Amino acid sequence: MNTQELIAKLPHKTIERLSQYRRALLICQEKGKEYIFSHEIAEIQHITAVQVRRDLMLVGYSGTLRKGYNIKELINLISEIIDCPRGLNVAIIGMGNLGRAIIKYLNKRRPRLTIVAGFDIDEKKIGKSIKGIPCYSPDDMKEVVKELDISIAVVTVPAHKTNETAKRLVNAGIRGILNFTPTPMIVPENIVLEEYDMITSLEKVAFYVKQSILEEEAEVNS
Amino acid sequence: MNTQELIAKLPHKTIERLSQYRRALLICQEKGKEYIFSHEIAEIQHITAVQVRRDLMLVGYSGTLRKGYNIKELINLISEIIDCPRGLNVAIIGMGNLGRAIIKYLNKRRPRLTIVAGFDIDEKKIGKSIKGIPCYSPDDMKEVVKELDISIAVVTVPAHKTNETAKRLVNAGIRGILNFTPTPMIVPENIVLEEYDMITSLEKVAFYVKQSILEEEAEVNS
DNA sequence: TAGATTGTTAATCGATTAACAATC
DNA sequence: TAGATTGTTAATCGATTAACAATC
Repeated sequence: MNTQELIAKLPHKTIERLSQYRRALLICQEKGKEYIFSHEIAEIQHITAVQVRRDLMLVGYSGTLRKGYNIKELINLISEIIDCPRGLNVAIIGMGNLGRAIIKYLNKRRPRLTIVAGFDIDEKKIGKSIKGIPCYSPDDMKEVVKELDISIAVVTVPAHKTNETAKRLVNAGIRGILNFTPTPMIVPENIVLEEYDMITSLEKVAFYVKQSILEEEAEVNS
Repeated sequence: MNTQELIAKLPHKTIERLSQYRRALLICQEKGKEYIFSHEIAEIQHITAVQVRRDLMLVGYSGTLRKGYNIKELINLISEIIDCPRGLNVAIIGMGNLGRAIIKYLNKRRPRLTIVAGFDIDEKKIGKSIKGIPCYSPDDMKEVVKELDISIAVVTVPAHKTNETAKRLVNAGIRGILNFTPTPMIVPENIVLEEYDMITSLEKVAFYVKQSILEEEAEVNS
């Protein structure tokens, strides 16, 4: 089995964790660390050392007994797996607070993912540069996407505009979408779609907080 | 088995979906719809009808054959499961773009989750009201949390401040944290913690986009 | 009635963890 | 050497899906 076949078979969860490992490793590297043990990575990520080792086994990386994993090598390997060698260009759809937060958040951090354009219906924003990113009208989406070779869109428009935006993006030839709106998107199945829903996350926290309050009350009463 | 025991046993994924079902149902209700079929809910959420029915089975709700589920009843039941009857108060830690986006995003939508305070180290923000939310100094966190009965914190501070913030929050007696920073948090295990990491999500999309590009190229070559 | 739908069990799939051999 | 660590298989756990009975 060649490398690409191996990569194609990686579990979804392993992909997520590889991205997280890399970030942790980059921080360790900055601190001048050269080697890291599986249990150290595990501790940072709140998972078990076995899981780290299993993930690394799946990507075919071997550590050194008693020394652990070479941080630099591992970063390079993960980058080879996750990143596109040429890099990929990203557009932000909706340049409100959230869109701007994402630009700020992301821009220096990921050399292989470059935000090259923003889109907004606000006439005051169109034609200007916001946090260093040129802002275009959604009417020009098809041309801009082609021109700037954009393959990923991060959508932060208001909820009721979600599927109108989806249609435009698909029509413009985008390949992957990260949807921050609370409305689930409808796209053809060849489009990579990730729903990223903060309301659900917050409600989940609220639910478990409620449970912990109830448990506490039950204990007091017993 | 009483209701509370039943609720405590719900799978994590079911909790997430219940939150999503409720949002979809609220929209349907606004449109004047009274009943909904499992396959309709499924379509909105990109899941199967069986899964919807199974989730509803787990929460003990029965629909009507050939009519489907009563939207209003179902919304009420989900709310009973997820929400705290008294509601819960939320604080935003870090009033930058992301913090403000979350305030705007959330504030009217969730009657049982109320953002009552923001915290920021910026002297210019402290003492002012931002998007209707009063902003405090992190130094006053303990008092404010107690005073305003805040049980959940949404953290949007810079990455290197994550664990300093975590310590303050735990010390202030917060019960649940939604962490938007890319650094995994360290908290005692009685604290409800949800990591919400946009870089991982974006890198995941990028990975699968890369895979779809590679597949396409392989097809062309064959 | 036939067809559409709900409700539920059993089977399958995917992810995590336990157990342990290998070895520096 | 003993102990710590990696690497891997098998077992377990949790979530989804297939199959189908019930019924309007």
